[in-house]
Amino acid sequence: MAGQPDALAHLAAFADRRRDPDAKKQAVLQTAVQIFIEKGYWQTSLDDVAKKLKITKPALYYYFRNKEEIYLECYRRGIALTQHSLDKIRSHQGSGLEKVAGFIQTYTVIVARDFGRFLVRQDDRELSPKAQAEVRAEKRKIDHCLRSFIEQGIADGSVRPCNVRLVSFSLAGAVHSLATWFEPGGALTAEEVAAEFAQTLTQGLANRRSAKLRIPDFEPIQIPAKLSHGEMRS
Amino acid sequence: MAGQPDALAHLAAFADRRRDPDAKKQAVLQTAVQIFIEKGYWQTSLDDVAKKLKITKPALYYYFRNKEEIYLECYRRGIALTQHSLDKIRSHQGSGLEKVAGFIQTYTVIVARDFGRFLVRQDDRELSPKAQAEVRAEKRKIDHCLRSFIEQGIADGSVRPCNVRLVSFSLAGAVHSLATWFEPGGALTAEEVAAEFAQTLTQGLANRRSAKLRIPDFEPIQIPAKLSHGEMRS
Amino acid sequence: MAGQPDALAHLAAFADRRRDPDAKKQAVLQTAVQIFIEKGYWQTSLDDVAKKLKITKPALYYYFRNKEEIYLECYRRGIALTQHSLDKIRSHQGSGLEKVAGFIQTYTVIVARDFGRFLVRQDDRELSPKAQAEVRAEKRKIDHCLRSFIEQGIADGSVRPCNVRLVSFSLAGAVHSLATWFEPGGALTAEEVAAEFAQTLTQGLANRRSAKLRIPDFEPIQIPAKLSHGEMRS
Amino acid sequence: MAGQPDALAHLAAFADRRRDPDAKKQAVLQTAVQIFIEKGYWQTSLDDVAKKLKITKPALYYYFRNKEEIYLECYRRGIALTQHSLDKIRSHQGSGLEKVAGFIQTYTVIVARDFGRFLVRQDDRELSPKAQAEVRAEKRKIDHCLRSFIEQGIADGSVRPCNVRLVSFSLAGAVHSLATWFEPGGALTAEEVAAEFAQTLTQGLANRRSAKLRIPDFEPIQIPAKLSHGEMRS
DNA sequence: CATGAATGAGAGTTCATTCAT
DNA sequence: TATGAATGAACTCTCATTCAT
Repeated sequence: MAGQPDALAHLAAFADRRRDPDAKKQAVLQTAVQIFIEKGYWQTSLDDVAKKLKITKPALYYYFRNKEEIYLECYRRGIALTQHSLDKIRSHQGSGLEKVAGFIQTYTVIVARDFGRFLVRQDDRELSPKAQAEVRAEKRKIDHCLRSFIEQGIADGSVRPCNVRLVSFSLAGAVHSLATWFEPGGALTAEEVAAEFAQTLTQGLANRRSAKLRIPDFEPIQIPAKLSHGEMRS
Repeated sequence: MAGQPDALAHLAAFADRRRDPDAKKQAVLQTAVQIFIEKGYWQTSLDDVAKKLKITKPALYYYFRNKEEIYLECYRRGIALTQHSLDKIRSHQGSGLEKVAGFIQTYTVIVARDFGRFLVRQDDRELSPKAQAEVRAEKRKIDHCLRSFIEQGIADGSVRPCNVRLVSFSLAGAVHSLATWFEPGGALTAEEVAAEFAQTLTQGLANRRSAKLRIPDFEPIQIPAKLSHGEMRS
Repeated sequence: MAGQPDALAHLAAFADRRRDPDAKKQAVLQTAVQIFIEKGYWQTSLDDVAKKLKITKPALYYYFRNKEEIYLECYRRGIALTQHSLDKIRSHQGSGLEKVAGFIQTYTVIVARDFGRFLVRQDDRELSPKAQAEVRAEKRKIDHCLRSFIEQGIADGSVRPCNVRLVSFSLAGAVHSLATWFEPGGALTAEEVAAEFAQTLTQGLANRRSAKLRIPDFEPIQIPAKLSHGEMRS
Repeated sequence: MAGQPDALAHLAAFADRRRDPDAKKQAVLQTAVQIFIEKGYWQTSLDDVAKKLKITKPALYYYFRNKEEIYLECYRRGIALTQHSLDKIRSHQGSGLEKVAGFIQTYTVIVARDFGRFLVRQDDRELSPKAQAEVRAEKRKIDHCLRSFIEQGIADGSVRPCNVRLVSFSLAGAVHSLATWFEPGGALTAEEVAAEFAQTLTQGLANRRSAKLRIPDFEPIQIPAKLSHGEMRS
């Protein structure tokens, strides 16, 4: 339901002087990521971000060391969101195939939303080597997670034997392509697309004997309020 | 075999004053696209390109009107390459599934190479509206082509009934993700990866009865020497 | 007396960080117009202007959108100056001939000074079409004003019947030529030249019976401190 | 009648390889001066000139050392044209007032044409000091010539006593203003305007007793075919 | 004679970033 | 805390000018 957090709500964060600084950081990120998605990171100037927030450019420097840190923080939020969801699926009791389906569904929803979209569209080449290393490690974790689901599926017979690495890659790639394509506010909601994706992509994966797949309902993801520098869920 | 054209060969194009100007244009594009891939378009300055070619920056303006035209021309080359290959597959006699497999294989090889990679990684949002329109029309053609293969497959029974739009999207997405991931000079050649991709991705698509798929051998793509303004194969 | 505002006074405007921004805008214009007059607009680089103000080039962009806006603003100032003076003469009670004389005198002084000089020497072809339209409309107003004075003079018998359009044109042309010729700091002050111009040019215009013309004393023009975008006296 | 030399005629000069080089120089100047007038010297690139002549940029360097020399040569042509006409008037037998009228008429026609217009509109500040000196000396001669006519008029009683310097300046200024204003191909021909100017401007100058002025008919000026480097009529 | 190709110098402009307040 | 002002570094692009052919 909640879906995209309201941009206006974020502007409000800057309305009062005294106010939760974390909320303001949030607001900056939320605004930034939307412009990044709309125009691309390099074509977005800090002035663009500041103007939309109705603050001044130097004010941004109070919350972030520089432009790259905003970029990185958006990236981190995207990753954290994903990790969050994966935790739920990991702990779910069910067949490997179910978990794979859950992964696809959850991940799709994330990728259709702001931070996930940014995560997937914006290349991590553009980060500094240090930041890149950090981010890639996290991305790899996500990939490994999906692979483990597939492997579990092969082990428990719900998934047809296959080249795990390649399949994992293909599934993720299919979902990623959504980031370019999906337009929020279009005919289908993110959840609807996600459900269809989960169905379709797992079809080819399922072992013949398996009946129609029941995808467990992983509730929608909440954006964690805080995520201070350096710290990151793993 | 040939694979990536040798960068040094292109440097040579500028060795003599008087020489095939098309070769020089080629050389600029080839060099530019490599740097674009390496560092991203926005982080690449024309000085970077010029320096690598051992010419001066304004010399580039002798061959291209501006930076965006270089960008666009790289894009066009990527698209033309793809269209080229699709033509071969379209005219191939075989089941829909075979064509899909052919598409995946061919497209994968292209996406693992310079211009294809650029095409897939660089967002077309960044082009001017006019250029964007041109490019998107071509991209849509490619997508439609893949869909028609799938539909043919469903019609001839080689492909399991499915949501064509979604499947087409997923297949393309899977291949695209390769652009980020594939490192030329790595353990696997582009062709090897392509073959594996074609096998794996079509597995889930094939109708049960179908025996192991025989993927026809579509010979490697040649980069067409010239590709003058405006002209483009469709 | 005051006459040309002191360039050094303007440099002072940038001495302090925090200071009347309008004063700084003023200072930029004053400095720019002087260099424009000295070397011509096209041979003047923004670096020239900045250097003379002892600031850096991009600082100029804090006050003006681009070079043309500086140009245009100088133009506007020249026009506003003229309009200002004309208002006084329009409201003056006296014969048409007296008003013509007043026009010549006042206009001459303006044309001998910075902004007026710039206005007259620099071609408005060089402005963007939009700016050109704006500026030409104002110029036409000035021309019409002079014509109305002449017509009044003919009506009240102080001016000999003549081709109004041509005479108006010639008078203005005569004054304009001063912009090229007059060197501030030369033997004659602008006011002296102006008085002589007013006498000489009206001599041929006066009806025979009229005794020696008494030119009313229109006090020297003050440069209005502010002249914000878009606003302009008419 | 002849009026503006035909631009197409000049293009023809470059049609054949072997051909009068002076004719080609002519053609360059004629074309250049037209573009200069249309867009201004600084906004005109040598490419513009070359393109209009359907030759290449470096070819211009065969005929002229650099851009400034083209500029200067246009200037020289304008001056030579004027000098040419003045010679005729100087040798004319008649009152001073008649000569003044003749000056105005002749000069007006010149100023309404290409080279004269350029001469008057384009500032000589833009020339190198050396060229400036040359040109200004010539301009001064023209001014002196007009003054001598006025003085002769005062001496022979045809002109009312006046401040010669100022009147001479005003007359010239009035004519100059035409350069900005006159549009060839408009309602009035240059000759018509010239006649009217001569009438109007001398009216105020004439002594009362003088009857309607008869302006002698100085035939239209021919553009001298050749005018090689450095040489100039005085 | 003329051209295609290339260059060097410089222009205007943008923008992340930093002070001083 | 937040801002107005300013900067430095970079970038794209233009253009007069010059070779080599």
